[in-house]
Amino acid sequence: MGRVSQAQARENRQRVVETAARLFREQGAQVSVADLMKASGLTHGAFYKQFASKEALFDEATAQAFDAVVHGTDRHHVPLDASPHELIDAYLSAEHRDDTAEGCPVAALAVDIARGQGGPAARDRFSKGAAEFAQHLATGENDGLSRLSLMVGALILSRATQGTPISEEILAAARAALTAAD
Amino acid sequence: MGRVSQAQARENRQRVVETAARLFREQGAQVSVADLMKASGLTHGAFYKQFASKEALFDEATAQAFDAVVHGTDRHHVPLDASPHELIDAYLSAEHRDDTAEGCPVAALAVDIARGQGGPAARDRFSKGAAEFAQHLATGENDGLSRLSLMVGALILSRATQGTPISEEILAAARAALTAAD
DNA sequence: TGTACATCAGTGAACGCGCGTTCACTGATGTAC
DNA sequence: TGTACATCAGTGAACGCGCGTTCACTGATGTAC
Repeated sequence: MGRVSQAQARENRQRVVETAARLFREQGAQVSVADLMKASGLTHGAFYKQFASKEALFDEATAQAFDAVVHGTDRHHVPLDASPHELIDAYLSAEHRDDTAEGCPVAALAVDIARGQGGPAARDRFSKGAAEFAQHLATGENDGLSRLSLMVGALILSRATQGTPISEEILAAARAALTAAD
Repeated sequence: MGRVSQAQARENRQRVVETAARLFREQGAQVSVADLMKASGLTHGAFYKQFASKEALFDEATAQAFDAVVHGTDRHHVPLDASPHELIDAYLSAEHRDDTAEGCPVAALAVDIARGQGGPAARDRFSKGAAEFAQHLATGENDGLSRLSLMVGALILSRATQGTPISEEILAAARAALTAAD
């Protein structure tokens, strides 16, 4: 294949970023460049025509994952415009637990970010995204940070215990705790 | 160096498991066998005299990390015999946040376990450890699962946002939420 | 208790493999006239 | 509008490197007598 139109190139680049936003959430920063490119329908040699490094892509993919939440592009797991009750039920659902790839980037990327994956841009975007989400969860007497912690913690633990009874119990307990406070 | 006494060999093996329990918590399952052995003061060739595979070590290290909590071997972050209030303050402290290596294995290993690192033994030990910790956190009207989720979520998020103001705010908000319920 | 020898924990070099990254090449696209 | 050519996104092979794992070797330990 020879040169490709500028529009096609931009489209290809965007597809790689979106694929990365899904695969990094699902499998972490250790996904290989070759896998990323294959999943985007390209050969891995093309990668460096579009990105300076794998870390640069991680930074962009982190931003993409958060932007997808705000714009509602991802499946349906974090419906920011729904009622608080609906948001909580969707967030703490088995569907969300089973779809890390298109799920909440705060829960999916927290440990990679904590371990220093990505550059400062990724860290900043993560903190900003977490703060915004917390603000969205705030109620009169609660600034949202403890509600965010509970929701993210429950989602992560339900994923880690998937296949055992306590996976569902964790989601139910968190739902109960959040709706009791209403 | 030639052969080493059985007692010395057992001691060396145990040291590798303890090193792995720290490094896997701190950096995840991707720590290399060579790094693990170097940090244990051995050459990497000796590894397979003691362990069947890196995955087998991950399983043992997971168990070791949980056992260290129960036996109080790790620094001081999860003092199970303290009062509920003291336990919460120690768990949600900056010291605990800054010492993943010897900190709570539920918070440190959840994402690695969720992503399928380690074998069934690691998954089972993790679920059992999480359930036991939740039971320890239970109060009259709460089975402990939502309190565990809140504590683990807050710790993970405070680590991911370290260096920004909300890292401390998350810990404080979670402390407040947990002590308000008393 | 002393001696002869088999055992095996640890060493260090090597294995094949996949990683992130680079590069010569291709040929359709974009542009200058 | 048509032609000539420079551009550059994508290809596929290659780079050095570190990974998990294997192996021939060493020599102190453990054991049989």
